[in-house]
Amino acid sequence: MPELPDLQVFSHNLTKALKGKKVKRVEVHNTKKLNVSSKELSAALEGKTLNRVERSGKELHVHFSGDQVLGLHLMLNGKLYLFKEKNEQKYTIIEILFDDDSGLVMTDFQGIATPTLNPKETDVPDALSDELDLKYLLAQLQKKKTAVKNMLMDQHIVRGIGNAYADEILWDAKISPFSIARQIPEEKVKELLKSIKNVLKDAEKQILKTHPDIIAGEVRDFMLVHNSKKKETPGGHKIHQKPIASRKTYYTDEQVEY
DNA sequence: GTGCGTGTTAAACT
DNA sequence: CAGTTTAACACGCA
Repeated sequence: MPELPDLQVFSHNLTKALKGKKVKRVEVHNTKKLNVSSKELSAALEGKTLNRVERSGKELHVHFSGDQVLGLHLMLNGKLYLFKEKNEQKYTIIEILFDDDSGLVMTDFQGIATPTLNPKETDVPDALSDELDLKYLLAQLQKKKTAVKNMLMDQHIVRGIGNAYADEILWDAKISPFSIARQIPEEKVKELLKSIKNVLKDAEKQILKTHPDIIAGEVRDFMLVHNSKKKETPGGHKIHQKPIASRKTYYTDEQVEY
C-alpha cells in the first residue's frame, strides 16, 4: 500500500496528466464503499473539468469545477491506472472517462478501496501541514498511555502516517516505538516532530527522483529500517523486529525507550 | 503449495 | 464505560 510520500507524488503526477480534462462519464463497478448512489456521483461529476489532485492524509482528493471533490482512498491494495479508450483492469471499483476518451480507474481486489463524493473536512492535522506543530503534538502525546508508534499511526491524531513510515520516523528520532507516548520528554518530542517532517519530505524527493511518473504501487527500497532486506542500519546497528498491535515493527538499540 | 503484508472499521475483549 | 486489541476484507508476491 502506498503511504503518504507515494500518494504525494501520485497527486502531483495525476494533476499533470489529467488537469483540464472534462468528465464524459463515470462508471461505478462496486458501490459497496461509495457514500452516494452511482447516479448521484455521475450527476455531480459529468461535464465537470478536473482542476487538480491533492493529497489529504492517506486520501487523494480529485478537485473538479463546480466545487466537486472526489476522494479516493486506496486502503491496503487499491491501485490507480490511466487508460486510453478502454479500461481493461480487473477488480475495477470506479472509472472516470474523459471526453478525449482517456480515463482514470481505481481497482482493488479486496473491494475495500473507497471513493467518496465531497469528503467531509476534518480538524485532524495532516502530517505535513503546519497545524501539526510542537504544541499540538505534545498535547496529544500527553493524553496517551499507548505505545508511541500506535499514536503516530492513529489517523484521528495525525493523518497520513502508516506502518512503514512510523518505523522510519521513530528510528530517525531515536525513539523506541515501544515508548509510552506520555513519557517522552519535551526535548525528544521536538526531535520527533522534526523527524516526521524530514523523513516524509525526503521520501517524497527520493520517490520523485527514482519514479518520476508513478501513480500506483509503493516505493520502499530506500527505507533504512523498515526493510526486510536490511539486517543493520547504516551505522552498523542490528535491526530487530517485533510486532506492535499485530503490525511488523523494525527498530534498533539506538532508539531510547521511555 | 504457504504464509505474510497492508489500513480501516466494527466487534470483542479487558 | 472507555480504552485497547483482534478479525475480516482477498489477493499478489516471495
